[in-house]
Amino acid sequence: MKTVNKILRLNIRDKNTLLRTSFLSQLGPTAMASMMEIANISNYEARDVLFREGEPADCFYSVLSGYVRLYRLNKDGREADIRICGPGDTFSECLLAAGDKYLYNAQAAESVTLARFDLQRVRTLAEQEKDIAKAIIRCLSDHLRTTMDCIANDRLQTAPQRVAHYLLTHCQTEGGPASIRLPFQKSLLAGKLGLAPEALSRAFSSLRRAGVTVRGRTIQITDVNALRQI
Amino acid sequence: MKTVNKILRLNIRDKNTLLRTSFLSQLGPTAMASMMEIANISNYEARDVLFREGEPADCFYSVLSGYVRLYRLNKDGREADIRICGPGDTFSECLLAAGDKYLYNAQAAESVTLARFDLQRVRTLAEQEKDIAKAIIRCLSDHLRTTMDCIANDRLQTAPQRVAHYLLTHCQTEGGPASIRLPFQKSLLAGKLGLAPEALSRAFSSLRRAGVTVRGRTIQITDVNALRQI
DNA sequence: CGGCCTTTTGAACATGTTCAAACCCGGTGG
DNA sequence: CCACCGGGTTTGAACATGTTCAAAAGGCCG
Repeated sequence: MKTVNKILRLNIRDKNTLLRTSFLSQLGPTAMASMMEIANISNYEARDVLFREGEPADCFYSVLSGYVRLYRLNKDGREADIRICGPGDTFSECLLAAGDKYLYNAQAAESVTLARFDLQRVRTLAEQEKDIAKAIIRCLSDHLRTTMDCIANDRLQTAPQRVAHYLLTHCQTEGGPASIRLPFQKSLLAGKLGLAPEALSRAFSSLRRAGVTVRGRTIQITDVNALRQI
Repeated sequence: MKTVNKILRLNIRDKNTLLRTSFLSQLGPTAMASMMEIANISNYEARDVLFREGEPADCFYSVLSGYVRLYRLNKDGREADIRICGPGDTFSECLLAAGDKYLYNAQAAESVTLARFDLQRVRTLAEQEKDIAKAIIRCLSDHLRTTMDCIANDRLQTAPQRVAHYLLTHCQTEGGPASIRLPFQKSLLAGKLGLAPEALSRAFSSLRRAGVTVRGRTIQITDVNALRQI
């Protein structure tokens, strides 16, 4: 079986996940096939560094499973997360337009499976397939939006508000009670929200009065509408 | 002459400025002509609001002269700048991929001249002219980079460091002494850096020991290399 | 049950915000 | 040319918010 996987370079599960990726899901059948063709699957263990800021860049990535942390360092060595990428997310796609060096560090937050796409080959494909250029535009656009949202949130919201906002955008319920299971460690959520882990913890405890109960990764919300008032 | 301008919809100066815009400068001659064709020039006075978050969106913009402030409000009415756009900058271009509502408020920080492009017409053009799709990708990409840089800077740097960084990226000198003239009010710079005006002021005064002298909009730097150490 | 990593809590500290008052620069009009 | 105004800027003091470091507690997996 290993041989077959190697020849196809994708197993069935990876292939299906890849189809649902924010990038590939937008493509028509031929463009999709071309992209599948050049996809390389790779696995990393928790804490593995995928690449570092400034290293020569040859690929962009889509996450199939697990979470990846994109971060920068200041000159004292302190780290700050720029983005947390989960299943379906694409990163480093902004190198498609120009640039041959990675713009940040990337580290597996847990064990992850990724699809890698050679930048040069995708650039060529984008010339041929209008679909692919469109998908790139769409992807960059979505990414830009969320990044601008992030700046606005960082600058406008306090820690409890950011946490409340996160919870509200991650529970499907419209009103009334809800329950959420965090898909990753709290320390990762803290980084995503631009907080130290201690600050996240304190934010959670300050939300207790708003009906938020935390037990491990499980979070109970008494009343979603009440949380909106924060 | 006014009649001629109206027919052309662009005067010579506007046209030349437009040519140098981050967006149009990348285009080949035919694509450039198509974009020129659909450009609409408009002027705004200081503090005029161009549009508000959530309003129906029909255009994206390029700044020809002056500065535009893009910002969000929190529910208490406090404002936070997301981006400051100057001559050559393009904004709201992320609506090209999808979306029919503006994502933030836009206000003229001083008297400005803008080129407006109808989203729907540009979408159509992008289908036909590969150049335009490429320019969109390039533009989104650059924009995404600077936005991610902004997050990293917000999260990693203190106020004096942000100011030092701004100064260093805006003086052409490699080392030794330099002089900079701010292109806009300090309060605008404060917003751009994610600070209250008072915090900017204090940051400047804390940089005095690093050889930074401020007089009105003019800033003298004794030694650029020394500033890099901050 | 035990051990380890994650999370929480506490206390001291650093950094920015807010509000109010003083100041300064740039333009206006005498 | 100079005095004067007025918005933008600076300064001060009190405050709010997060960070940092250290130690205790908790949850998860064998």
